[in-house]
Amino acid sequence: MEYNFREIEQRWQEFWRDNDTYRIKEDASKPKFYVLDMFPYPSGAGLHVGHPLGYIASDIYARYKRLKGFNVLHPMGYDAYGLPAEQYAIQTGQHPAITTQKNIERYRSQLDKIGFCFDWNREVRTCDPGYYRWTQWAFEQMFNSYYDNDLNKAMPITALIDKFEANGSEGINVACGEEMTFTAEEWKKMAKVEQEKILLNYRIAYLGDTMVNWCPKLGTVLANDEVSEGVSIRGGYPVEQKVMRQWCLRVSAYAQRLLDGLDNIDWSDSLKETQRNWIGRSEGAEMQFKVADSDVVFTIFTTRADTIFGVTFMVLAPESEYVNQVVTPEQAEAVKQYLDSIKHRTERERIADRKVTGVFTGAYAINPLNNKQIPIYISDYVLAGYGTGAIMAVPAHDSRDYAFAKTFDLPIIPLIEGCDVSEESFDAKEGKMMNSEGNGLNLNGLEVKEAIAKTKEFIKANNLGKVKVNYRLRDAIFSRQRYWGEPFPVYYKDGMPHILPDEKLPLQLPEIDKYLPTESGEPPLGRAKNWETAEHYPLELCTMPGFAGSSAYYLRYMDPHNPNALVSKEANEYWRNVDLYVGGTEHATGHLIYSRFWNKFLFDLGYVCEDEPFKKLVNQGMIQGRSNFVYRIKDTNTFVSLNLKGEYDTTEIHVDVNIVSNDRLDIEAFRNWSPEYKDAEFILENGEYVCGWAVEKMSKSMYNVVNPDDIVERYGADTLRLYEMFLGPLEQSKPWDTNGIDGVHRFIKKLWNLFYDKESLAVTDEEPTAEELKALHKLINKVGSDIEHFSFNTSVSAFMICVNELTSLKCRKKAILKELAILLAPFTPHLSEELWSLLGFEPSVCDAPWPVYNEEFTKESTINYAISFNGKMRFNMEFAADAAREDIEKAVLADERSAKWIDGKTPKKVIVVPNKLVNVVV
RNA sequence: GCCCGGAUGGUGGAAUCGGUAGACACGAAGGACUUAAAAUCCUUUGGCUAUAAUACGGCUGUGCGGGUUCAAGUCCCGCUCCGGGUACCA
Repeated sequence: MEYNFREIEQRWQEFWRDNDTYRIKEDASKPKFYVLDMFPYPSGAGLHVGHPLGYIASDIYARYKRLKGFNVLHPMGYDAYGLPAEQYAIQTGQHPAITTQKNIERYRSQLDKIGFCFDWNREVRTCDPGYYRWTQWAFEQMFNSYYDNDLNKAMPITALIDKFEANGSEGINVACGEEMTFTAEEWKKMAKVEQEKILLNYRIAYLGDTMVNWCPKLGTVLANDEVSEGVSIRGGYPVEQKVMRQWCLRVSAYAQRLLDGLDNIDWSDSLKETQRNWIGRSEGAEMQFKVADSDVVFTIFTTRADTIFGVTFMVLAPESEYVNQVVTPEQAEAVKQYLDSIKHRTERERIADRKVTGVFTGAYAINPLNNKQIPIYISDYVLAGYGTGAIMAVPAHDSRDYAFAKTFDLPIIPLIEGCDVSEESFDAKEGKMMNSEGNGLNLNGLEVKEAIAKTKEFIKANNLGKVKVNYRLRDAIFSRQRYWGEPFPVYYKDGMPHILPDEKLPLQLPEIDKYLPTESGEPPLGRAKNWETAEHYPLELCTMPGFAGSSAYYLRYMDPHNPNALVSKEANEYWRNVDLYVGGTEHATGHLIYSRFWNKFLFDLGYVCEDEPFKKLVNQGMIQGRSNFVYRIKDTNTFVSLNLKGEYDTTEIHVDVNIVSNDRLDIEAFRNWSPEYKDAEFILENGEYVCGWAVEKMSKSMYNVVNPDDIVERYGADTLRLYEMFLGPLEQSKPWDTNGIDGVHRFIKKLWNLFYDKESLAVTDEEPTAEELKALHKLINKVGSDIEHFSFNTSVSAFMICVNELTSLKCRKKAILKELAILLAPFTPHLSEELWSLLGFEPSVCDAPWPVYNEEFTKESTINYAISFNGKMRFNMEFAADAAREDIEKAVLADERSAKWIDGKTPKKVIVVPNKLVNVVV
């Protein structure tokens, strides 16, 4: 019988669906295991062959764990809100909900064809009101909370109000926007609106005026992780800096916990490192500088307190609040001109031409350690958003300050013995200090590290400043001036935001006529009719960003239909957190930070029982495209084969990889591909047209997109699954190359032929031989440990080796084949089900017990030793597995082949590596 | 610039602790079966090279240059190139 994958796969997919094989319930009698994939954004292009890579890997793992006796939660859903659907809506007027629904259906049918064990009963969609009700709920919780730095956790805002009532701002240590001081009396006397305004300064979800990334082309603000190199990640449009009033999440309050948490989770080092850099902890000091002839005192942040004697100027960020306080009348005009000139530069321009620019304020600061007056400048190389927006410049030991000093001809004072600052600054934190003495502090002769510590002590003791830890991590901007996202459950009364009462939730996304901003520049929701409460208070016009819906979806899968809570306590305590999360690294500084923050916040309030959401994380590599080229001779319609093109003047043209096989062009298909090539002529080599190739991003415009549906159609889902794993290590990026898929397909056919001899099932009940058991148990051992280590490519090889051995042993024994079917079940579930039932077992193989490895069967009686002389391998010898070391040594030296290599000398040493080799040192 | 990865045949990739480099595949070449093709099976396949023949022969070989070691793809030092992240973060 032929291996008919179409019939087999369809039949078992129906069986699984009809029997709810993958429906999972909480079951206290079994250990739980939660395997999660990063849910996809359902884009219009559908899945290409790269998308399922991670899903296949996690599916293998999930199925393996199930076979090992775990109750495995393996859900899937859709990250359904997002810009592309909305951009499409703007162009076509098509409601994003409709396109999204269509795309989801397409995704679903593509996913179904691959045979995943998802529990679709638990599907979530972020755009579903039953789902985003809980996104809105979480926002409400954040609005009603503040972060207590002493307790190191989020607390209800009512606890803060109690403190204000009792002692005002006295003695509070909480995360906030700006430091505020008021007494209990003052607090009580304030109008309600006044109090609300103050509370906004402390809420974890707060409305704040912050410098944002404004993207005029998209008409929205973007979070830091949505911007790269001055352009938006989606669309690549320029982004400018602008102060706007926006919803923000106080992620920064969690900076230290997000950092510390990394030590207790099993993620790759590189990913942890990326998050550490993104959080960007830096220990330093804040110091106060007085402005000469003025009452103004300003604060700077530095990690190099030791370089205080090398300060030759100060720099303020252009947006710094100090600017207006210090500028002298003489310099006012120059400063104004400078500020105007940089306002019009986009972020991108600023980065592109990294020119040193700046202007003198006319004012001088006084160095508290030597009383010297130093000029104060304004420059855009100092950022308003980091530290205090003001720095002390030490040109000798900071390259940016150095560039500025050279441009504005300011003095450079070296502070480290032996350093040469004539050409560039000396930035390293090493060496002995010099030129560093004044006002009771002497750092000369100290190592840099000692000097930093000593200076910190000194400024603390003398009230010149304080030790301070800064983080690069900013609060997340949470508003988007867009339509296709979760509406905020917020209305405004007297200009202050309030949360809608519970019975009004979820606040559903309204219909609008056009998906564009209003005439007056309001976000699209400004077009919605009656977008207000019953009392005619206006509702928030912004919607939430993409990461809102994806931050807690893994919790919803635990209890997806619960109308009363994001997740019930029981469900949460059973599933706890994700044991294995599989997804790409591109979310390192976005989703994976926000999710951790969101989870920690819910943990603080007692809604979830684990502090970290994802215990182990595996990053699958990107599947790149492998493009093919044909070479057209200029100004003709003649194409020349790759190795002959040197003789002609040619243009390289992308050709659809689906009409190329093994880099040989299907000429007929090419002529039909486009009318332009209908009459194409070819110059062939050896009767074939050979295409060139290159590795590029998989994209339509490169004609290198391979659709998994086509592969399934041609080879079957099991072959696709196996081949995706066989392609290389999971974590590694690699190009998709359909050449080679025949190898795995052949393997499956070989396996099939162990069951079928021509037309009849040829399985026997004979007892397996030692040799057969050995082949099987080697495989059990290998596949088990490979799956545990996510080394799926080598397990596929192991299967091939085993089946080759069994084929040459002509082994058709049920006892062996049964176990083989189970071992293969995670990889080729359809085939395994089929084989399992062919052997006469009841379905489903999904619930069979994973075979137990027995070492006895794989033990060798003799072991082949490599014999080497001075490390050079020369010949092999067989020894009994339990041969004594001395006997092996003696036998090697006595062997006639050794004489040649020993060459009459006395061996200095003989090294015996058990079970491997013997090395004789002559 | 900084941080993190990586480099192994014509190709994808194996090599758990430093211990016979190239497993397993693809491709290629040759052969069997076939009227033919497809499918299937068998042999060879890193490079150079020896011998009249036989071969279980020799040399060389994991980006480059050094080093440690009885032994290095693997460890150390210095480079080159490629990929990813990040970027005036004081």
